[in-house]
This record gives sequence, C-alpha cells and structure tokens, in this order.
Amino acid sequence: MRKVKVIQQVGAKPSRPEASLWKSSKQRQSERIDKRTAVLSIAAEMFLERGSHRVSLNDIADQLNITKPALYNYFSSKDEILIECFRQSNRVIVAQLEAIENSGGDGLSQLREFIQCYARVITADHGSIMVRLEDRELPDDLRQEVRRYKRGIDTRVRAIIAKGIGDKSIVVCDIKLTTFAILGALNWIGQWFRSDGPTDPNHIGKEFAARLTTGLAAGALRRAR
Amino acid sequence: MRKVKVIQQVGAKPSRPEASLWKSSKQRQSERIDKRTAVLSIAAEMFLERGSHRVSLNDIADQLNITKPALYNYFSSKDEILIECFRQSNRVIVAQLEAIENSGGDGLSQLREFIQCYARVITADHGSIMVRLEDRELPDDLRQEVRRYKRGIDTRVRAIIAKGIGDKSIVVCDIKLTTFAILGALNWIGQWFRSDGPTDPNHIGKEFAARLTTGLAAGALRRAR
Amino acid sequence: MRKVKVIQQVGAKPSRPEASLWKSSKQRQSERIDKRTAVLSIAAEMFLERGSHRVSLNDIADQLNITKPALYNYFSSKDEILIECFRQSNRVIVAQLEAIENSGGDGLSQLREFIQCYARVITADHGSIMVRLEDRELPDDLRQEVRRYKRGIDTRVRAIIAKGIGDKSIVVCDIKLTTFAILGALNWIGQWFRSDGPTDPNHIGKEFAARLTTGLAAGALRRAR
Amino acid sequence: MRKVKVIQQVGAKPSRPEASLWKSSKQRQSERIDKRTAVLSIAAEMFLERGSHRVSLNDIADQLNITKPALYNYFSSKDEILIECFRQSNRVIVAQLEAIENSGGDGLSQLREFIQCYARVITADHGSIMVRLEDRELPDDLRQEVRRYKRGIDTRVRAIIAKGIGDKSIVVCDIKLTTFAILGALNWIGQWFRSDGPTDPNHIGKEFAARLTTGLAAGALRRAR
DNA sequence: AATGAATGAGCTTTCATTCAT
DNA sequence: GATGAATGAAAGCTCATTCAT
Repeated sequence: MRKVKVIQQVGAKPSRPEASLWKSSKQRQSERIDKRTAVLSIAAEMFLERGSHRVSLNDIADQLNITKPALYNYFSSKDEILIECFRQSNRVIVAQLEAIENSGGDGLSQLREFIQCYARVITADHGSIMVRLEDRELPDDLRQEVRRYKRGIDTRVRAIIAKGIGDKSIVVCDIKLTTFAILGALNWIGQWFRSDGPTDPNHIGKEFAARLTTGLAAGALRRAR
Repeated sequence: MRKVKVIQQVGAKPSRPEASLWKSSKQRQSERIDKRTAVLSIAAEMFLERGSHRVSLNDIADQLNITKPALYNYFSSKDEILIECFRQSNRVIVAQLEAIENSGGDGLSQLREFIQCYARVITADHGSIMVRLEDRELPDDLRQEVRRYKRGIDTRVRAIIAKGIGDKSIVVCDIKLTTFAILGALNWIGQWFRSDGPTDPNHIGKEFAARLTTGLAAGALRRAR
Repeated sequence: MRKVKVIQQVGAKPSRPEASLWKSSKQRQSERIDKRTAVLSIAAEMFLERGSHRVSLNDIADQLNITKPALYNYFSSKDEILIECFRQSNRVIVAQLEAIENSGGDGLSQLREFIQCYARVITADHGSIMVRLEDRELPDDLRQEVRRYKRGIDTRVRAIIAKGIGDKSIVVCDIKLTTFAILGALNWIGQWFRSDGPTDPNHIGKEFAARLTTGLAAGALRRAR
Repeated sequence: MRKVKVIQQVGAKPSRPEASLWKSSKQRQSERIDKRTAVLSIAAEMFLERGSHRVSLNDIADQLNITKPALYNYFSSKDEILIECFRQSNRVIVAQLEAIENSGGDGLSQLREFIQCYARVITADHGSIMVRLEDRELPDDLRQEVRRYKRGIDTRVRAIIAKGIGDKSIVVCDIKLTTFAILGALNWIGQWFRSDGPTDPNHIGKEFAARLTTGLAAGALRRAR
C-alpha cells in the first residue's frame, strides 16, 4: 500500500531550539490543519482499500499512531471524515472539469478532452473516492450532498454533449443515456485499475476517448442509428 | 420496495378442500424450496438496496415474519446466503451469454447482441447483484469463486471482440481496455437504473449498442443495425 | 474413537419375512430399550471425549443417524441423558464393590482388592464417567443424586479402612484423608489413561495397590513423620 | 464466595488530601494493573466455581460492576483471561517446586517435601486452577501451552522419584505409575477441599506425605506383590 | 416413532461515541 | 490536544426445547 507521508512534516524547522518548546498560535493552527489532512489521507486510503464500513476508527488511529478519541479533535464523527473525503474528491474533479469547459473547441473535442482528463483523475491517488465509496453509509443530509456532487458531474457532461449536438460535432443521440455510458465506462476504471498494475493511465485516457467518441463523430456519412 | 410473491403460492390447487389441511411430502419438499427461494429473494432485495453488511439476519428474518435462527434451517451462514445470491445471478448471466456465443454472425453483431442482452439482464430484477454486491464481505474461497464468475464474463467479451477483429468487423483496438469500457458502461447501469423509473430497458440496450459499437465498426458506411 | 455397534443389531432375524412388516409389541418394547441404550452409549462416549457441554444433542443425533427431536422419544432432556450416564456408571461400580465387601479377608487385603478392582473399572469403557463428567451441568436435585453416588463410594472405602484399622492390618491413620488419597490416585487414572495407550490396566491395579498400601520408603522401619 | 480485595486499595496514602483528587500517572498505571488483576481474580474464582464455559463475560463484568465490553480494555478475549489464569497458577507452582529441587536431601525426603508443598499450593486460593479448569476450552496453541505446563510438573516429580531410586531411598517401582498415583492423590484435593471446611491444609500435606510414601500396611515386612 | 420448522435465550465480539483527567 | 476507560447497541451464531404433522 502506498504510504502517506504528511504527518512527519509537522512542526518542521524551528529557527532556534528553545523556540520549539512552545508552539506559536500560528504553528498550532497549521499543525492542526496538517493533522486533519493526515487523517483524511489515511482514511481515504483505507476506505478505498477495504470499504468505509470495514475500517474502524481504531484502524485509522492505529495507522496514525494516535488513539481513537484523538480523532475527535479533528472530526466530530466518522461520518464527517467520510463526507470530507467526498468533498475533497469532488473539489479536485470539479476543478479539472471547469478548465475544460472554459477551453475553446467544439463539443466533440471538449468531450474527448473530458474523457482523457477524467480518466487521469480516476486513476490518480484517491481519485476514485467519489466513485467507489458508498454514500449509503451517510445520514440523509450528507448523502444528498454527495448526490448533488455526482449529479453535478453528470450535468456537466450532458452539457458538453448537448453543445456538441448543437454545433453538429456530435450526432443526435439520447443525451442522458450517452452520458451514462461514458461516465459508466470511466467510473468503472476505479474498479479494476491498480496503480501498481501494467496499464498506463494516459493510454487508458486515449483509448477510452477513441472508443467512446469515434462512434459519436458526425463527420463522414456515419450514422449511429 | 418490490414485494416477493413466492411464499403465498404455497398449497396451490388442492383437489379437495380437506386434503389441503395436511401437506403431502411433495408439497413439503416444494415448500422448503420455495422458502429457501423466498429468503434469497428478500435477501438479494435488501442487499442491493442497502449493501449486504448493512442488512442483518434479523432484518431479513423480520421481512419474512420469522425469527433469526429460523434462517439457519435454510442456510448455514450469512455468507452462504450472499454467495448463493452471486451464484444465482451468475447462472442467469451465463445462460444468456451462451446463447449469444452459439448464435452465428460476425464479431460485431455478436457484440451488439451481447450489449443488448447484458443490458436487459442488468436491468432485470436482481440482475445487478453480480455487479453491485461486495465480494469483500466474503471469506477468501467464496470471494475467489465470485472473482472467477466475473472473470468469466470478462473473458467471453474479450473473445467476442477478438473474433470481431479477426473477421474485420471490428477495428483494431486494445481488447482489454475496450472490454473494460463496454462492461463498465453496462455494469454502471446497475448504479443508476430504477425499475420504477422512466427509462425503458430495451431502449437502453439499443442506445448502448449504438454508442458503444458504432465507433468500433471498421467500414465508414457501416450501419449499426 | 471406539465405535459403538449397538444400533445395527436392532430388529434382527425375523423368522418369516412378512412377520417383520409389523412388529410385535414385545419387539417394539425391546427395540425401544435397545435404542435408548444406543443413545446412552454414544452420548457417554462423546461426553467423555469432549465434555458434556461441548456435545450438542445434534452431535449425538448425527452419530446415531437420527434427528435431534427423535432423542426426545427416549429422554425428556439433555439432563436426563447425562444423569442416566451417571446412574449406569454408578450401577457398575457399586456391583463391583459389593462383591469385595462380601469377600472375606482382613481390611488390608480388602483394600488391595478394592484398589485393583476399581482401577479395572476406571480403565474400562465408559468407566470414568462418574469421575470425569461434570455434575455441575445438572440441576440441583440431579446433582445431589450424583453426589450421593460419589459419597457412597467414599463411604465404602472408609469402611474398609476402618475395618483394617480395627483388625490391625492397617496402621492407625486419618481415615478421611487416606480415603481421599487413595480415591484421588484412582480417580485421576481417568484423566490420563487411554485405552489405546501402552499401559496395561492390570498392571496399573497391581502397582497402585502396592504403592498405596506398602509405600515407597525403602527402609522397613523408616518413619514418615 | 470469597471476596477479592485488590480494588479497594486504589489511591492509598496520598500525602495531602487534595492530591488524591487527581491521579498521578504512576497511580494510573498501578490502577490499571490492579484492575487487570481484579478481573483475573474474579474470573478465576468463578471459573473454579462453575467451570469456565458456564461463566459468561457478562457474569464477570457484573461482579466487577462494569459492563462486558469494558473487559476488553484489559484482555483481548475470553480465551486470554482463561490462559492467563493458567499461567499465573503455573507460575506459582513452578516457583514452589524449584525451591524443593534446589534443597538438599535424598530423593525420598525431597518427595515428601514436594508432597507437602504441593498440597499447600493446591489448597491455597486459586491453587487448583491448573488442575480443575478445562483446557479443552482453549484453541489449539494455548491448549498446548497448558499441556506443557502440566507435563512440566509431571517431569519434575518423575525426576525426584528417579533420584530416590538411584540413591536407594526409594524402592524400585514403576516411575510413571507412581508419579501418576501421587499427583493424582494430590490433584484430587482440588475436587474436595473447601477453604471454609474443617480440614487443615498442613495436616493434609503431612498425612498425604505419610500415606503416599510410608504406606498403610501395618506389618513392617509386608509385601504387596 | 420420527421429522422439519421454529423459537427464545444466550454467547463472544466489535464499534462509534463520551467523558474525566 | 490527547488519553484510558467505559458504554449501549448491535452483530452472527448456537442450542435445548417445542410442536404440528
């Protein structure tokens, strides 16, 4: 399993020895954030590996060399750790997608761009959180928050396709189903991809872009139905 | 939630009213099978809805109006209930796939056939068991059994694509990744499809076949069906 | 484990074929007793091997090729099976002891006789039931019944020793403690003796008789205190 | 039932009254050990009284006025509580035996010493754990650990007797059986001795030493075989 | 006489969470 | 900020016993 290195950086480089005996409030603050991040990182790692419900707070605490109740200094519940994983993952994904939307190009090239980009995200460290962790674990309100995130991604893809149909770079098709097909193929990557496996993430992106869009290109006389 | 109807059929068609007061040994036998089936059906239902680990034996028993230990008359453990769900699901899928393999046609048409067929299976009642239930819950040997089933499906699809490449009905492509893309899109159906929703399973099959294969067809003028 | 053969003998040798289709009431009766005995035999076997509480009625029934509730035709509870084991065991022991008491000889030779006899009993099949099965398993009344049996043996031995002291064949000693010592050494045989082991039961009896009555001290006049 | 006194000693001798309101870390540490000890003590008590399998963790917890899961702060399983009982008991016994081995004297006097010493141990509080608790309850590895302990005692006694035969203080005899006889008589003490009964442990030791080494036969030259 | 089905009570163990320190 | 201790709730599983058939 890949190791997380965040924790050891805590409290680095005090200019004078005595100074490190008491921490400044700023140090305290940043240390706190670092630790929160470390918890999230380890938790995400373990959640992905075993499924969130098979990871106990004790398991997480053990990996961090702290005790279970210490976690409650940074998170108010296991649910909060989990939802925070989702939030972070979503933030990354959304950031990537926005870049694409703002790029120029017709719908089809944007879609290809998206596919490659999304494949890269999913295959990155912790990238499949949004796709593989179970939101059923969460209480209703948080669960709906996650659903909103997922719907957000869906909506963006639909928009790209709609745009492509509009600018005639993409054939007329059932937008909803086509989106499901593309996102399904991409999300499923999280189920089989192993970072220590033989397959190159970039290759995945290209191949998927080819397989999933060539059939959509309006050019030539090609018709989908 | 959809209701299970199996149990109520018990004791059907007694020739004379009094005769139904005592059950024949054949009736007994079939009743037992019916009950086993009912347990599996309810369990599959709840497993799919909540995830198998969030369904306790008590939950299942309650739905069946029996007590927890009564379940042990039909299954020796929760694991056995779960693996049996997988087995049934696999049996259905394999049966469908074999029909396709034995059908004639070139690789491309077999692939299209497969996509539509598989879409139908996944959208059927309990059809997404193999795809959505967690095998991590299971002990090692059973888990590997499930893995074998999954690999089996994967292998069949790869063979179809390879055949298509061979007979030039399918463009040269990365077989492994293409299989993952197609199966990913199809498996993901289990994540969003609701039988009480607006989308027609047959429509899904057709649209997916179009979207996922037109891009694979070698000839520029080729038609998806 | 030694096998019990009792069951297969049931219903043997009907004089005419048709006759065996219905059993006479006498046959029924004896069959019933045979079966009861078979249950007891198997139960005793398993109780000794694993401890009575680790043997479930299912275990017993399985060995007999019947089902658990069938046992209730012969015994009203698990406790009854257990107490019946104790009773049978006690019956055997008492029968042996009585023979000795009625034999002539002074106290010392009766004691030696007893030791050898008791060693033979303990090492015989099921002979250590009284000594090794737990009466704590039993409800109060039955438990006290067992205690009575045990006290009965104790009393007999004390009587022999008292007789020996009276007829001067045995040295003056603490009768109670001496009895405990002798019975302890003998009862403990049940803890280590294995019928398939290398030690001959008769040898045990002789050696124990020697050691427990003649002592170990080499010098004849040696004094223990 | 005898009470356990360990717990009440907590917080002894605070120099100033207010100081006892907060516990020092050393106090904490010792409190933890005390509590572990208390659990073991109560558990041993109840195991001896009822047999370990008839004592549930709830029973133990109730006696300690805590809840069942609290026990898991001190022991990782019921098995661990049980094996720890065995270990403690063994430690006591071995300590006693070693003293004897290192003492001078011929084999016979060492044997007598041993008998008295062992009688004292068995009659002491929890002294019969090794003899009366069932190791069948334990998983294989722990069970073999217990067996090793028991074999250890056996081996020591055999060695003493062998030594006695060598130095001619003990008659030639079957060493194995003689050891079984002596240890049997002694171990059985655990079955009948009650600390609130009338019999003095020291008296037991002396009487057993006499009976088991000097014998019962009145005539000096009497021979058993 | 024997069975399949069912039950209630019980067991050990796990876990998120709280709280005094 | 961090800890050890404790808890309530729940889980899977076992078992002696009962009962209709």
